[in-house]
Amino acid sequence: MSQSPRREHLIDTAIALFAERGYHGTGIDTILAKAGVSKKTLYRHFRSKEELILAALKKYDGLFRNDFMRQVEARAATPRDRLLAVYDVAADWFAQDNFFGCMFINAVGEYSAADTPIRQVCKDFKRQVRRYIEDLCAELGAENPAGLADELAMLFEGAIVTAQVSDKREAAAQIAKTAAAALIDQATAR
Amino acid sequence: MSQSPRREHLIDTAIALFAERGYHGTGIDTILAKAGVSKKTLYRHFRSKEELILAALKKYDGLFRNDFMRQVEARAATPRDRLLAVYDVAADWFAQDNFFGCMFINAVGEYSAADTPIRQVCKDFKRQVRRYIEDLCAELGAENPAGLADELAMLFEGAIVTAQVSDKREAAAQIAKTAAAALIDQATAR
DNA sequence: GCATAAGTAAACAGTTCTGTTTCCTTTGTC
DNA sequence: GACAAAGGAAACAGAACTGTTTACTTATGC
Repeated sequence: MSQSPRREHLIDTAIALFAERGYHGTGIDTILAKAGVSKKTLYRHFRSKEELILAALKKYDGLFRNDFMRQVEARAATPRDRLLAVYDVAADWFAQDNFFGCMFINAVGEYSAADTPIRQVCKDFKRQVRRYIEDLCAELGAENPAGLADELAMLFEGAIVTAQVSDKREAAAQIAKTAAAALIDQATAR
Repeated sequence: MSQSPRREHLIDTAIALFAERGYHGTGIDTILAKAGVSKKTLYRHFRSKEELILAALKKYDGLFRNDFMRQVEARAATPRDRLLAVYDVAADWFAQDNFFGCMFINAVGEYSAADTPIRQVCKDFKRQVRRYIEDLCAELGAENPAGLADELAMLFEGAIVTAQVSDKREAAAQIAKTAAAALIDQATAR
């Protein structure tokens, strides 16, 4: 019942290459060479490059969010501490040498046409991340969980982009964390 | 002494197309067709596509920052009001139908190799934007202007990305403005 | 007005890209 | 062990890409 192992390996390879070189910047042949898989196999599992991109984004969506939430929950127990831990986990992410920004942000940068499947997956990912933050804000007992979540999610996006473009990546996560703490305090003051 | 008008027109056309379709996604021929310029002319003014990309980013850097600062200063007079006006000007920007996110963020998404000319231009742009915000924070008399500027600039980046990926673009600027007001208040409380 | 620079249009070269097809080999299953 | 599905390697097609070249035309400056 599990997916074909070659198919998964192809997707994993595609994720790594798309993240590093972009989507238009990564050719099918490059993926095949790195994966050690023949072109025939690729086109048995995917109808087109775009389908592979979609499969890569969808798989990464699940992997990333699951891993991220796991780490947040392992680091802190209370809602407030977990909201702050989000930025500590982000700091670890930014510090990885294979950090090239957010795959979904990078994807919408290359595919601007509205309502395409690729943009939909990106939008869903961002919505789910924001939703996770909102749930924590609700547990926290914030007066306006949705409003606080909007702000904290926006800081998260800003931290990703800042880490991607600047050289001091650690600083980006710390700045976001400091700002987040201030916003959380303000939103929970009675 | 002014630059060749054809050269400028070529750059302007390239800016529009790179913003909408991305850098790898925009072919030389597409730019030439839209600009109504022959290939020979392009290669007289630019040695390669990458040089055209660099020229486009550098020109847009100047145009955007000049226009942005002008609008902020036209909207508000005090440092505090101007810091908040940044997000109102951003709201107008997001509302344009030719808004496709930030050209520089999109560029670093496609060109990940460190210390390349393209990334350098993007980094410089972001540094200058942050610097403008820091100057306003200093005028404001914030206790830690650099720290506040880091946070406000990060909210700005987050708003851009959120407006780019989500459908409700106006909301993105408003969220950032609300958060910015809270951070400014906290940074100026004595 | 004449030389020079700059422009167009189009062919061309060479590469790279997505996707297909052919031929042969491996692998797994009954 | 036979047979069917899957995979590998490589050629191939057709398009798109960057960049060059040729032949001819238009401006422009002295």
